[in-house]
Amino acid sequence: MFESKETVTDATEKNAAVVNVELELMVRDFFADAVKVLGLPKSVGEIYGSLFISKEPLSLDDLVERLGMSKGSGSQGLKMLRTLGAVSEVEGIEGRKVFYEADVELKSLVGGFIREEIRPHLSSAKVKIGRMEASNLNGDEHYAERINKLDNWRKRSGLLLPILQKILGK
Amino acid sequence: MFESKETVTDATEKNAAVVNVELELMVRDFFADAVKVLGLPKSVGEIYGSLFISKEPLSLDDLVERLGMSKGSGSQGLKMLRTLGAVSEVEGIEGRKVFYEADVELKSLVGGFIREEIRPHLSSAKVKIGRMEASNLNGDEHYAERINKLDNWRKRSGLLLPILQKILGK
DNA sequence: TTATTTGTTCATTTTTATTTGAACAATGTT
DNA sequence: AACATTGTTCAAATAAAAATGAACAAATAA
Repeated sequence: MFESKETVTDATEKNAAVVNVELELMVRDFFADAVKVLGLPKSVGEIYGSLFISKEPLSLDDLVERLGMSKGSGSQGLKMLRTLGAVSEVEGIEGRKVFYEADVELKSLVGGFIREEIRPHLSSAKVKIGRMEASNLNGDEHYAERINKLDNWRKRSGLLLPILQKILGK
Repeated sequence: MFESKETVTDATEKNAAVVNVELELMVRDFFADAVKVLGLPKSVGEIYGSLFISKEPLSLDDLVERLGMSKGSGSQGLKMLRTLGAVSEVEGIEGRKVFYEADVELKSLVGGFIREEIRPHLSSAKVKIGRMEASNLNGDEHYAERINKLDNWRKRSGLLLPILQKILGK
């Protein structure tokens, strides 16, 4: 008996691509889970995972078809990934349809996540801590100590980010 | 006109505690928001925030009353915080009611989070990546390269954790 | 023993987050 | 022009996560 988990999708002379469907599925699901840790929707992980493992750039329509998701979700997911700098448009492909590929450098992924998701939180934390200090007008010691601790956490987190990028970035 | 944002709750001779209600609310809300970044429920943040800023240890009943949440939520929230090592029972208080206080050392908070939330994910990632390698039996180059990249990310994240603890831990 | 206090568990309800799909805009094609 | 293709937006539907509250257990007090 002949067993195969592989399929030839594009079998023109020039451009034969053997696709391991099983593997591509595993990778897609891997990212679907992974992004949830970061607080992003599953669909975003599925899209990124598909692009990460794909041998070719994919269009919105390709993704929507493969993932069986609505065009709306696909469009929104790609938008989020573009904002994070996790995917980019591939230049020079005929027609007006846009094709995407995954940015696979951890450096830029981490950078994008820090810029879009972490920094804004640290900024708003700074403002809020300022208000706490203002509220402790009479300088109660216990409160002052706690607010100060909080502010130290914030400062240290801020210092951490560049280091994080350095370690994770290539 | 007499304006005050403060209230004396415990005005016995020995143990007068002036409580800044406004400030305590700010801190509670601060943590309610903050924990969402970590993927924990708001109620957990409210509980931790209350304990973090409180001048005294609080019991489950205290928390449930202040936060206007159900006993069920309070119990579950405290359980999670105990598991993370973010709160601890205060020894030597009369009666069978248990009182809690916040662990305010960033070091142990980060440690608990890494142990409970990060490490398990990295472990399961390792297993999954192993399966991906197994699926790429015929050694397709493109796939091998991507799987390898993924595994590098995993390894680097593992290396990062102790560094993270060192920087954030006092 | 019976009642009270304290706390947990978990099925149900409520809230929040995500996805869908139809309407729309923009651009290219016939 | 009329039509087809591609993609976005957003109100509504759906799915997922969290909170509730009643039932229960354990421990103490009366």
